[in-house]
Order: sequence, then C-alpha cells, then structure tokens
Amino acid sequence: MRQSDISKVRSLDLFRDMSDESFEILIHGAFLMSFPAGSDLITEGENSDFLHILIEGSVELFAGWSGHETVMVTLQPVATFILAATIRDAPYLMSARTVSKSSVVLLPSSNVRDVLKQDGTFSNVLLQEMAQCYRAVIKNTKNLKLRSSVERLANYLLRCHRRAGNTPEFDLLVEKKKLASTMGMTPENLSRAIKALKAHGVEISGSKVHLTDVAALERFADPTPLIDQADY
Amino acid sequence: MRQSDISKVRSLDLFRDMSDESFEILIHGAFLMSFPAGSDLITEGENSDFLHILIEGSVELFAGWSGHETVMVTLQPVATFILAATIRDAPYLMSARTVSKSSVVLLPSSNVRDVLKQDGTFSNVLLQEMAQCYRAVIKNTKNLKLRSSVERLANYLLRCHRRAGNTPEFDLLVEKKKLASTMGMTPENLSRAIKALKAHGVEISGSKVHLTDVAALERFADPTPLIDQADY
DNA sequence: CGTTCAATTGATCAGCGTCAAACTAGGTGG
DNA sequence: CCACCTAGTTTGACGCTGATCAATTGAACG
Repeated sequence: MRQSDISKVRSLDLFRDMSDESFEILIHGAFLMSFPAGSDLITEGENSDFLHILIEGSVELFAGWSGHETVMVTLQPVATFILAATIRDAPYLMSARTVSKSSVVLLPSSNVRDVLKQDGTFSNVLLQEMAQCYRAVIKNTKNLKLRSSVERLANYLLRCHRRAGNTPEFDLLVEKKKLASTMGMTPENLSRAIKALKAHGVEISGSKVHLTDVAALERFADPTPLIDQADY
Repeated sequence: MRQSDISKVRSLDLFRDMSDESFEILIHGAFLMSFPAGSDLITEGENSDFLHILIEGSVELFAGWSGHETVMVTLQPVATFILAATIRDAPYLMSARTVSKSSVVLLPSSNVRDVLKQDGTFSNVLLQEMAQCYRAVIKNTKNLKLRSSVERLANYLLRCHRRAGNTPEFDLLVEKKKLASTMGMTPENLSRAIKALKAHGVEISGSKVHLTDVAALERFADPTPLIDQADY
C-alpha cells in the first residue's frame, strides 16, 4: 500500500483515535484494491480473512437461498462490511459485490482481532460501530414486518428526500431492480407502488424523483425515527 | 441487591472475566427484579436507563407501528437485551414484556458505559456479544425475505428439534399466536402452514410436536447454517 | 444503428390476511 | 369438583397484496 493510501485509511473515523502502535499492527499486510462495477468481493459461507472498508463507489450486500437471492443493503462510502464475521472469526452471512467502480481497503481479520486484544479504545470504537449496525438491521426488520410495500417505498423516498437536503427533486442512487429487492418486492411491484404514490404527490421518471407534495407523502408514510432515522 | 444475587450475576459469561474493580462499578445501583407474566418492561422510544439481563423466565421483544405490532424475538435465559441502546445511549427500538414469570437484572446503563471506558476486556466481551446479536438479526432477515411462511415454519421446527436433542417429539415453548407473529404471519396462517407440513411428516396437537419423518422435513425445509444455526 | 438489459404494463395466479364462526383449553369462582 | 368464562386455536369463505409470466417500451452503450 502506498503511503498516501495509508494516510487516507488512518484518517477514517474508525482509526483516527487509535495509537500509532495499534495502527501499525492493523495496517500490516493490508491492501487497497479497485474493482469495476459488478465484481464479486465475497461469497456467503466463506471465512472472513479480511475486514472490508468501502472507500469509494458502492457495494451491495446480498444473500441467497434455494435458488433466489435478495439484496440486504447497499453501502455508500465510508462503510465497513463483514465486521461481525471478522470479530467472531465466523463465516460471512452475506455476499458482496460492487455496484459501481469501487475502492476497498482490505485489513487482515487477524490483525483486527490482534489489536482488539490490546487496545481498549479500538474495542470501543468497533463496539459503537457494531451497535449502530445492529440497530440499522433491527430498523430494517421492523420496516419489513410492519409495513406494506407501498408504505416502505413512501418512507424510503422520504429518507432520500431528507438525505438530499430536503429538496423536492433528487435522484435515486440505486437502480430500481436492486431497490425493489432491497425493499423485499419485485421490480414489477415497485413500478406499481410508484404509480400508487402518485396520489400522494410522487412523480418518478427514470431516476429523477419529484415530490410535489411532501406533506401529503408524510401523512401517508407516517415515518418514525424508530424505523426511519439513521442515527437514532 | 442481596449478596447471593450479586454472585449469580458475577458468574454470568458476560461478567466472569472482568476485574473485581470493574464489576464493582457495574453492579453499583443494580436491581434484581421479579415480574409476573405479561409485565411491560420497556417501551420503544424510551431512553435506555438500564441494561437488562434475563435470568429466569422468558421475555419477548416486540415493536409496533401504525396500530399493529410484531414480535421480533423471544428470549430465554441467560440473555441481555437492549444492549445496543445502552452502548449507544440511544432510545430503545423495541419494547419488552415478560411472557412468563421472570427475573431480570437491571444494570444502570451509565455504569456499563463507565466500565467500557476503562476496561478493554469488558469491551471485547460486549463486542463479541453484540456481533453475535447482529448476526442473529441478519439470519432472521434472510429467513423473512428468502422463505415462504411454510418454509419458515419447517425450518423453525427443525431448529426446535435439534435444540431438543434430536428427539422426534418435543414441545413448542411459545404460544402459537406469538410464534406466528415472530415468523411474520397470522395465527390463522400458521394453522394452515402446520397442515401443509403434514405431508412432510409433521404432526402437531396443542403444543406437542411429533416429527414422523425428519428426513422428509429436512428435504422440504432445506436448512442452512447461514440462516438456521445459532452459533455460526 | 443495433444490441442488450432495465423498466413498464397487462393478465393471471398464488400466498397470505381478514372476517366470522365454531371449537378447545386453561383458569376462576361458586 | 364442576360450570363457566375467557382467550387461544382452528376452520371456512372471501378479498387483497404482491408474485409470476409474457410482451412491450425505453434507455444506455458499443
């Protein structure tokens, strides 16, 4: 790894506060790799040799069973993935592939576990990260179990809206096929859900979203921070 | 808290390996409480004042939205709950109530956070715990998104079967209404799913389960450790 | 300009939820 | 100890949500 890349990693939230000594151990034998869109990074069931950190691009985590698969989440930089597998030295529960051209840092899992043994600060940083991931998955489960597909879409759009700075117009950053899978529906159904939301001030053509009546959409979607707010 | 109770807590996996000093901090101001069945312990959205540890009985975590609720998981001793909320000092994402008469230890959340700051070993223990919880939720999401309700039931029964020591006869330890909610279906649908599994060697009357053809059930259920194995 | 794949649309169907009613079991009080 | 009451469970009929299949349109890219 080049020195400039190492510095970049060093400055990430996860590693900023750790000692130089710990960081040395961590970074030894690490890679920075670039992948084109659609590259398989890991496959569920494999052993976790490396902790992955997405620096640039985007990566989707997905899982399969009995012939079909579902997108679990799509990550944007900066994000770790397979942290839990690394911590527990257990097989991956999800597969990962790049959605767009991406840069990923690979830290040997054993390095992570070595540093954990001797650096309580690092343990706490990862503990915070892990707890946040846990809460994200819980929110996702609530979303899946408590809402219909149209309601899920409505709330998803509101989240995008908010993340885009409350502008009424913004872009979908995932393709609809993937979006459908993420939200637990088929592409066809997503199309129909979009139509259904016209009645609540939603216009979508291509990846362009235009919310003509945010208040109406909110009335319909009934968002709650206990499901829809990322940092809560 | 009585000394005998304190010793009991001390001997739990989570606390066994920590220093006396750290444990002192942790246990100060802690409670051991008993609750009858059906007691509300916490409500989603509230702030996490106490880390809960289920010592005896059973507790269900559930969540609601827009008038309906769903059971997220049912805990058996010994289990922590609301660990993530405690760690992040954030509001509960789930509510909790006792399903049967239960004993629960309540550790002030601030104690937990204090000890984390100074005891790296404890951080690592909680990190392991947290990572395991995370993986459990991921498995649950895969179960929900990738399987039909009958398939979920089939795999659930196989898990019970295995946990009961591979005997062909065992008891359901949750009532069917709750079980249905946990698996993301209605009680009516669960009844029909049970019927559907007769063709695969499943007989259920009341809470008594009899698997007459485990091999057939496994052929149908197609279980995988990446969803169905607890410690994986 | 054609190829390819995503997105949409329509028709159909299966899974699952809803509603209502009958049945059962467990617990309570007489 | 029994009768009753309440709540869980089951069954049937029905309807809605969402999946599937097939065909078309649309858009991106070489």
